Amino acid sequence: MKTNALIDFIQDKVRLDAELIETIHSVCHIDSWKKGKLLIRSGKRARHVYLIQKGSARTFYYHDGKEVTSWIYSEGQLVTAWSSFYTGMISSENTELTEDSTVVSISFEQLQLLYKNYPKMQEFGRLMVEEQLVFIDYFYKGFMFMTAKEKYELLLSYFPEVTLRVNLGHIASFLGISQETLSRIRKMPARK
Amino acid sequence: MKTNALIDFIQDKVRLDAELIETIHSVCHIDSWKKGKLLIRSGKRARHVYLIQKGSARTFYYHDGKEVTSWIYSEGQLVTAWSSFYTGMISSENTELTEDSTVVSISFEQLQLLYKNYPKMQEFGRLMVEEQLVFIDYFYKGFMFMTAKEKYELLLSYFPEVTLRVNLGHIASFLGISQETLSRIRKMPARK
DNA sequence: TACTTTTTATGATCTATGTCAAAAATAGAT
DNA sequence: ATCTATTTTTGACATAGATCATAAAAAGTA
Repeated sequence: MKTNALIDFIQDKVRLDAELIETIHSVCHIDSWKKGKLLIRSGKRARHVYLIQKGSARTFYYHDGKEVTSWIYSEGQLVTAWSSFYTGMISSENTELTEDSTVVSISFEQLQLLYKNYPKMQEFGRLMVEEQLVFIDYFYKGFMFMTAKEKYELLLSYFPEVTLRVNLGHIASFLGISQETLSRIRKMPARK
Repeated sequence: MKTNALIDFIQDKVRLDAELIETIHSVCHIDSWKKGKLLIRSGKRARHVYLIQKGSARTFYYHDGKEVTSWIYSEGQLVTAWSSFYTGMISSENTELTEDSTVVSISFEQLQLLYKNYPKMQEFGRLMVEEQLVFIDYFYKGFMFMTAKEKYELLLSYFPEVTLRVNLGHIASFLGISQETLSRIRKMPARK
């Protein structure tokens, strides 16, 4: 039976039969790209969602002329400019690979077809977004009252490797702190 | 044909036939409660989702012994302690009415049954969460780099009446700023 | 109307983190 | 290996907003 990281990801939430697996297979693509590859550009619609099979990525936008990382992603996670993907409006974010990576992609249209034709996929769609919401909510809510150091440690606990592999500046802007402050935090003795 | 605010809310996303409307009707309740009524208590599971037909509500938790408002809700919006509702884990948040209110409620179990038996409802469930995600993402992302005043003005532009009706302290903690700072902001000349 | 409680305002500090500038370290390229 | 560009570190200084303390105002209550 055929498989790939995306199918594993879906099966983590709902059970798929052989026919549906075959169908998903036929509508998604696997590609390898170099670090720095822009999967989605701001000003365009996000027409695909990507699952990172190997490597890492980030979404970012510009604020006062400076890049701000809005989220980081690693192996086994779905990436796209979500608000554009869901609403169909143009994206205010860019999505970029932060390492040489292998990703599985599926288009918005194909995903909608799967939702329409397979109740299991509709259910998967709901469960996936529910999970995203809970996670995002947890993170941002935490960030609200944490010191720079606490935020950094929260991130480290959730994305230990990526946090260390990705540029300091990207991580700093994701945490909403300056590069200099993060550099100083890293020099401090760990754990308060 | 029977109707209520919850059914209107659902029909805003998907078309319902008469039989499904009747079914939804039979599984939800309409109640009126006084200001201060706790719909969900932290430490318990959030077993219902509520639609505010009239009035307003907020979710809050405790941080360093102080109440922190995590979100405010007004007429036409769904309220619950979402992460508990979705995951089934106990809630870290309380949900409280901030004015005398009328709310429509439906239980988690009934909602799951609707999802299971009606593809339209499964689709509604997905679309509703997608919308929530986009909105929350927009807000928190904005908050990250805004000054206290900018955050307050963003909130005002989205929830003009509630922001003024609800306690200053609730609003301040929602914005992640101190009560004193918000009081000072309100005294400043508007719009930068 | 008087009394109590809750909410909002104001003044005086204090501090974490931002900003600017420049050096040091690291990674890439030829 | 050498040169160049990028990333990270370090220092000096500035500031938004926190905290603490108290007063004023508003809302409930009898």
